[in-house]
Amino acid sequence: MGRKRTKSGKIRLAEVAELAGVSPITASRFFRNPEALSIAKRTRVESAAKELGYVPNLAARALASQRTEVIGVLIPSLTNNVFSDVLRGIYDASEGSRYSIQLSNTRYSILQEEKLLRLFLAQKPAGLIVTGIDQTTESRAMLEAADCPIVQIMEIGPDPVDMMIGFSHYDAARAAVAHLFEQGRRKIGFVGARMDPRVQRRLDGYVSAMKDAALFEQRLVVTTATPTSVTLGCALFADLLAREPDLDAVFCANDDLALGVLFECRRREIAIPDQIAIVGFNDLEFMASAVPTLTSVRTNRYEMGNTAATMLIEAIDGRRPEQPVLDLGFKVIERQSSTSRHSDSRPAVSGASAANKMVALPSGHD
Amino acid sequence: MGRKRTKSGKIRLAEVAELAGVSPITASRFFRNPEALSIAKRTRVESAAKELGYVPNLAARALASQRTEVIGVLIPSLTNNVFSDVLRGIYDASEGSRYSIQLSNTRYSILQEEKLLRLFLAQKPAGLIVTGIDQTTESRAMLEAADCPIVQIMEIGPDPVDMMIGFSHYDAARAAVAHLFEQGRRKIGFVGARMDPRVQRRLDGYVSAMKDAALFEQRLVVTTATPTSVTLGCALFADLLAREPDLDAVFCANDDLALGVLFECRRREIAIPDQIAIVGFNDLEFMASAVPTLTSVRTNRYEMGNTAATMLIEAIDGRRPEQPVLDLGFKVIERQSSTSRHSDSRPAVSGASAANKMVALPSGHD
DNA sequence: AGGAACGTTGACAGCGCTACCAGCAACGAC
DNA sequence: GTCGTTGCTGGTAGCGCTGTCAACGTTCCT
Repeated sequence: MGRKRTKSGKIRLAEVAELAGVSPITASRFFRNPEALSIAKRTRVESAAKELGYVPNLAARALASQRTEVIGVLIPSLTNNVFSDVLRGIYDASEGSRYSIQLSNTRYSILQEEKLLRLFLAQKPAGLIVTGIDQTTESRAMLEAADCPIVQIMEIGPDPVDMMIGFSHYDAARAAVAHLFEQGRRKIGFVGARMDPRVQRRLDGYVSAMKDAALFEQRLVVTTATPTSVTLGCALFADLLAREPDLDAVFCANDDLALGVLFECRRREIAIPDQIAIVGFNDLEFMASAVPTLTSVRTNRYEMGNTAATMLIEAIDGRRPEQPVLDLGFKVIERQSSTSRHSDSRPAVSGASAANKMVALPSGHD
Repeated sequence: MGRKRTKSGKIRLAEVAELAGVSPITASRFFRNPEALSIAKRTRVESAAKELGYVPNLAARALASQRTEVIGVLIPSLTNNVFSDVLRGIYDASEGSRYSIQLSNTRYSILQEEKLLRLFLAQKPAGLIVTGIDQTTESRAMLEAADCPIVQIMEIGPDPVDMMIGFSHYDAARAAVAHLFEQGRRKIGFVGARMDPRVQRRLDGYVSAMKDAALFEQRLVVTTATPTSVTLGCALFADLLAREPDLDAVFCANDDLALGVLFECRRREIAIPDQIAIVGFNDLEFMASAVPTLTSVRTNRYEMGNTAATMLIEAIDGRRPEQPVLDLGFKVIERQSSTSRHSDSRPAVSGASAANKMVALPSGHD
C-alpha cells in the first residue's frame, strides 16, 4: 500500500535498499553477514546506510528473527565492590559486540533469582550470565532447558549447567590459612559476614585447614548474616577477641571486614602483625596502602567478568570454547599484616610494598 | 493462514483471548489498561493468562507501539562506589515498574556519552537518566529533541534539559572548608583526582572559600587526572606535604583519597587531627569506622538514583513532577579527624562515634 | 422521545525486519 | 550437452502485538 517514504521520515531498511538499488533482504543481509554479498553490493549498501544515517530497529529484528541480542546478567549485589569489578569486565566485553547487557540484582536471594530467571528466559536472551552454582531446583531446570549459552561465574563447581568460570573459594581459604601457618600462627580466627554460598565455602576451607592441623575450635569462628561493612568488621572482631583473647591471627572473609579489624586493632592498640596477623580476601585496592599493608587473597574479578562475557559471545556466535570450565585461580598477596618481620623499608610515597611476595596457586586441585 | 495454536506451543495473546472468549485486542488492553475493561472480561482475561502462563512478547509490543519500555542510564563509571549506590537506587525504583534499565558506561568521556546517547535515542527509550550537566553541544541538542522525559543526576545547575536531581558540589565544598575554618584551620590543602566536572566544582568551591578568607595559595592544590584510589591519596598527600610542610588541614575531593591521606599520615606519624585535619567527600561507610573517625560531606546517593528513576517513571506515565529540579543537599558529618578535642570516649565496639554532630545545609543558596 | 455522550468491544492493517524458499547465473563434472 | 553445485539475489509471508477507527449498547441530557 504505497509504503515508501514512511511519514515520520524515519529511515527504514527499505529506504537504504532503495538508495543502494538492491532488495530489502539483501540490505538486511549486509548488516548480519556482509560476506554473503558481492563486493559491489556490499559497498553500495554500506554507503547508502551511511548516507541516510540508518539505524536498525532492534524490536523489529527481534520479532522477525525470534531472538534478541540481549545478554542477561544476574548478580547478587550492585553495591559490593567485588561485583562492580566483575560487571565492568562484562560491560567492557559487550562493547563492540552487537549484544547489550540486561542486568538484574538478585539481592542474594535464590528465590528472587528464580523469579528473574523466568522473566529473562521469557524474552529469549541470546545468552545468560548467572552468579554461582547454588540455584533452586526450578532455576536449574530452567537453565538446562534454556536454548542459549549460559555462563556461571564467581566460582567453579562439579556440575556446570553449560560454561563456568571462577575459582575455588574453598582452596583459596585453605591457602590463606596455610600462609598463616607458615608464619607460625596457630590461633587463627575467622570473621565472615553475609554468609552467601561463596563466603560459606571460604569458611569451609578455613575449617578444613584448621582441622587438618588439629587447631580448629568453634569459638574461633564469628559470622553473621548481616551485609558486610567495615564497621561490621570492627564489631565482629571485637566479638572474636572477647571469646578468644589469645588470638594470634584473623582470616577475614573479605577486605572490608579486614579493614574494620585493622581499625579496631588500632583503636585497642593491638600491634599488627606482632600480636595479631590479618589476612583479607579479594585484594581490593586499598589493601596495599593500609598501614600496615594488608595481606589478601587476590581474585581476578575483572578478568572473570570479561572472560565470561567474551566466552558467552563466542558461544552465541557458534564458537564454543574447547574448555567450558575455566579456573582463574587466586594468589595470596603477602604483605606486612601477616609477615612477622617488616623486611622492606618504607616506600617513598605510597604504602604499597614493592616487594610483595606472591603465592600463586591454580585452584581446583585439592 | 490457520494461525491458531502456534507450532512451538508458545502462548500468544491470541491464545489467551481465545480461552477468555474475547478478542485479542481486548486481551491486549487488559495488560496495558485494565480499567478500560468491564469487570467480567477483566477477570476472565486475567485467569486465562494465568492459566496459560502467558508472558507478553516485548519485541512485538515495541514494534507495534513504536516505543519501548526501556530506561536508558548513562553513568561515567561502574567501579566508583558513588555510582554503585546511585545505580542501586535506580534499579530499586525500576523494580515493580514495567520499565527495564539499559545501562551504559561513558568512562568519563563526553564524546563517548554522545555516541551512546545517539545509540540509545535510536531505540526510542521511554526515558533517560544522564549524569551531570556537562554534555557536548551535540548531546545537548539530541537530549532537547528527544521525545521522552530526561533526568540529569548528580548535580544541579542553571539550565536543566528536563528534570534534574542532585546537589551543589560547589556549595558542599564551601561548607567543608567553612567547617575547617570554624575549627581554626588556615592552611587547608586540596587533594583531587580524576577531575571530572563535579570534582572540578568542588575545587572551585574550595578556591572561592579560601579566597574569601584571603587564604588561597595555588600550591595548596594538588590534583591529577588519574582515576582516584586510596593509593593515589597517599601519593598526592605526600606531594602536597612536600610543597607545604606547614599544612594544618586537607580537604579531599572524595573519601578514597581521604583514607589514603589517613594512611600516609599514620605512616609518617603525623597526628590527626592535632597536626593535620582531614575532611573527605561522600561519607562512604568506612569513614565512620576509621581511626580516628573521618569527617566527610554526606551525599544522598541512593536517594538520588531512587528519586531520579521514580520521577522519571512518573513523568513517562504522564504525571510530571511539579518541581522538575530537586536539590537533595548534603551534610557535613563532623568526626574526630577534623575536630580538635576528642570529646567522646571510645565506643565499645565500633569506631563510629555515636555523637556525630551534623551540619545540614540545603545546597543551592550561595 | 431524540440525540449526544460515554464506556466497552472488535476488525483491520500494519510496525520493520528476517526466515524460508525459489530463482538465476556461473562453473565444473560426467 | 546435461546435470548438479555453488554463490548471490529477491519474493513472499509472516513474527506478536497495538493504533486507529468504527460499532455497539447504555446512560444521560434536553
